[in-house]
Amino acid sequence: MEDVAYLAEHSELIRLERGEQAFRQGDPCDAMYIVASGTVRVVRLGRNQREHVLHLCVPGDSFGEVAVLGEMRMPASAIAASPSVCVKVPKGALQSAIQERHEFCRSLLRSMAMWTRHFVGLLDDLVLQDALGRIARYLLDLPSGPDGVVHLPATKKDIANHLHVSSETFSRVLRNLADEGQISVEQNGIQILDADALMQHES
Amino acid sequence: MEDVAYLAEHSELIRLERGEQAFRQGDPCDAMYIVASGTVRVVRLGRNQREHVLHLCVPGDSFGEVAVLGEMRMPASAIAASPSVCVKVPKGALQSAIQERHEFCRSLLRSMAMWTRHFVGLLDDLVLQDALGRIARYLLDLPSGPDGVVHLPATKKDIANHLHVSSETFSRVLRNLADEGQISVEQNGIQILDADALMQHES
DNA sequence: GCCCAGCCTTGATCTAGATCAATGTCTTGT
DNA sequence: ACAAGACATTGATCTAGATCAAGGCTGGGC
Repeated sequence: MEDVAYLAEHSELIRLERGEQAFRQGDPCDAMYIVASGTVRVVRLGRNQREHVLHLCVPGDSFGEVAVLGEMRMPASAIAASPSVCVKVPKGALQSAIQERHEFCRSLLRSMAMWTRHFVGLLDDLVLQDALGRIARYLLDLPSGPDGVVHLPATKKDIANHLHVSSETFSRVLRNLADEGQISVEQNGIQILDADALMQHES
Repeated sequence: MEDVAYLAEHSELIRLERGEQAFRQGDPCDAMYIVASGTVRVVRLGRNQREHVLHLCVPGDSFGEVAVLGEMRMPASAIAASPSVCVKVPKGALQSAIQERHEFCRSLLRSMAMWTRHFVGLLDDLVLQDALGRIARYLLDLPSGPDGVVHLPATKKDIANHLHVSSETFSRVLRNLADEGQISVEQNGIQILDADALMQHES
């Protein structure tokens, strides 16, 4: 935890308006970021102007660390999906923390392993599951409020893209689930009515 | 490099027959492996008996390290696709190398970042590219012999699965590419005749 | 307030690629 | 050498989900 104090000392807070970019795919990397409030879309763009939302970062999530640790250019762009505040930890501070503090280095190693694990999860979600399965899983994994209402961290469009379904399909699937009484779509989120039934759709 | 010597001292060689498993998905992890010869399929299985080849490991590639570093159960199974020899580095040896040697720890951190990067590549291959694009990219990325002939590291079936296309589609795409004179399918590999044209299919 | 642009929903159509089927061709074990 | 099974190729069909199209809804700027 003294690691955190050290890093905090060398970090700064940045504020992003909706649509503003922390960095662009291909930029040399100069820092990693931690979301303090708001939501940040981490987006990968292919040529032919298609794009894919790799991650929707909510408060507590970090992004850009892979590029810093791997000494590579930014592999994706980071765009605020809503007005956001982030902690910007400069590359130099992170690197010297790694260099100086063996314990910090080890804990990063562990968290990188979890990152890789996470991507493997996304990967076989894409490969082994259909649209309904991915959506059901996503809803179940979302942190839910005390009343069982989950709050969607971004527009349905972005979430659909992240799950690799068109927004039309996303809309239709939610409709069907609602018709079957497994969820109910409220104005500010989604109420999960039958988690067991939702789980049946997975895999 | 003295790190390597230390690890080698605590490692053993194992031999796998075709079809034999180094470990199964869900096993507690006890070691990481490095392929010395042969090919090892790292396979993720979903329920409903579908499976996905996450990685086809050729000599020099390692597998299982993510589980060791993350202190988790094996997230996939490892099955020899051909008779293989692997170096088995026990969990304990790896962990004490990490604990004792800060420099080793840092270099692992860098290589884990590359791993993550690799998976992001797979991910947007799946999402942003069609079957032809993925296959073209795969062929171009394969290490080619001096004569420009690339050797396929496993059966077409396994490669097709890894690229997330059916083996039928894989077959048809190769056929089309051959008909257009961009590749030629030899008995022991594929001759790339027009790399530029192949690149056009990407993204 | 009113307008505009971007979201969301619903319906109709289209298509890449899966699946099914049939046949041919290697391997591998006995 | 032979049989049995896996692998590979090719053609015919099917389908999940994309894309196209058309309104309705909403929130931010003037």
